[in-house]
Amino acid sequence: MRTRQQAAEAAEPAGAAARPGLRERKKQRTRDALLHAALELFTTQGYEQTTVDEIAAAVDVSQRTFFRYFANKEETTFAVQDMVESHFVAAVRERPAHEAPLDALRRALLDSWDTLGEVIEEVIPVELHMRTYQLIESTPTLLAAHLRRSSELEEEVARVIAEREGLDVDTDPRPRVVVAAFSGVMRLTGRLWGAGEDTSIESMRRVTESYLDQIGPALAEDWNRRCRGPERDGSGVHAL
Amino acid sequence: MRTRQQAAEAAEPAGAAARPGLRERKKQRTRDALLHAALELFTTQGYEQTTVDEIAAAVDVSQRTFFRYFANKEETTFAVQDMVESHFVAAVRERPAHEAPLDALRRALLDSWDTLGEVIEEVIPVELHMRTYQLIESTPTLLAAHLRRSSELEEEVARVIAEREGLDVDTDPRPRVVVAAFSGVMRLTGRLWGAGEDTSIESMRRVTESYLDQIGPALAEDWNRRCRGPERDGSGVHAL
DNA sequence: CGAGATTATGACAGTCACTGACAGTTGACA
DNA sequence: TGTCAACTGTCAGTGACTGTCATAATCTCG
Repeated sequence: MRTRQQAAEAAEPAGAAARPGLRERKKQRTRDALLHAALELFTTQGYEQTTVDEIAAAVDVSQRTFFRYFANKEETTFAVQDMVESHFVAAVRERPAHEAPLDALRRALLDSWDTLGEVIEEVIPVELHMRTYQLIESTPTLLAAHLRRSSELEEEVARVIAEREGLDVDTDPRPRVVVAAFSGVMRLTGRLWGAGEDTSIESMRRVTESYLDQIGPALAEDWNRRCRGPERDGSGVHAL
Repeated sequence: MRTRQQAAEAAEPAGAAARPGLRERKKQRTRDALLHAALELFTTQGYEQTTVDEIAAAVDVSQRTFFRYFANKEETTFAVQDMVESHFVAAVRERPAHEAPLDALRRALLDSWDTLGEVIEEVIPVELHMRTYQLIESTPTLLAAHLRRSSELEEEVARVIAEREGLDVDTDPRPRVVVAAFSGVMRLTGRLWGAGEDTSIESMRRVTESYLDQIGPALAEDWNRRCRGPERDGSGVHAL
């Protein structure tokens, strides 16, 4: 029930790009319907409280069919997250090589958020995705899954960073270390944002920026004294 | 089948400290037996491949009884991990107030590992615990659970750090940020150690130290320039 | 257009983690 | 020794998955 298959159906005769057959379109429609129904049910009545049977029933397919589209309940929750993540990785890849790694990560993140809305809207309403994110943060099972996925993303990003800098991830620890530190802070902001009231992307951006700014000062020797020294403050951000 | 209840039973008449009744001892014995059997089965045939029925059968109790001792399969896997973590938190609490936060965390970690063996050995053989840790790292479900638990630990540690520094976690982002960065790197080392060959605590210590040493350089502006400062070399543990 | 090859789907059976309810045992304690 | 409370086993039930097989819907090609 979203833009994708509508556009696809409409553009079928015209566009030279893609014109999937009826079968494909039907499948896509079923998948979208399942996804939409699942997220809607999860966010309204809770993840654990929603059974797969319910989701299947809402779309009027058998339970077995649900499992043909999604390996498990969890997977539906992260379908959109997947897109968001590749969007971010792509943004990292596009950063000019001269930027310092931490800086590149930061900018890539903020950049990718500029166009986040459109990416999400391709599949589901942004607002539903935001609710889903909060659901993830507040549901132990989902949070666990999310963290594991994040650690995989970390590895991928570390490789991208290593490539940028012409290093070997297995030889030089720095790519993984920056990414680990960066990700640690990102997860932190994700948690805080999820716990807060304001569910806008704008709010998330503000929280993130201010926390990233704290990496330098936080790692500094002495918190009481004003931080000195250049390398101490990775990327020279002292704010707050 | 370990030291705890043996000691308890033996010391029963003498020690003024504790002399649990028969009932208590029996319970403890059952729990230990279940824990031991579970870990042994998990590490030999795999977590997913081991059913709760098998574990219960190995100890000759009903499945229902297993679930009276452990809320779920997962929980058995983290029983020892729990102790290790509180041991670490305790170590952080004991660090002198004048140490810089990141430094205190690092020292607490290494300190706590000095006595890690004894702590673990109270419940199960260290070697079994090491195998368990590798199992966690290599089993998606368990890894996810582990990461979630770690994030809870993070929050706890952040509060300890905040207290040390006389700050409010909800006002000053720095406690959470250091801990986030630190934890990010720790998780990284955990992963690398788990993937490696050497399963000794010593090896883990080496990997950890060298990676922690890289936080500063990794966050620095420019990786191409030689980073100054001692923390550069990281004791040459670059392999895999 | 129609027959046969593909492929999605439904119906059914089965496993496994987990939970609630109830009854039978067993250690605790007067 | 007998009563009470805590443990435990048995049984039944739910919900997430998985394998299998028959059916029905597309697709392909003559």
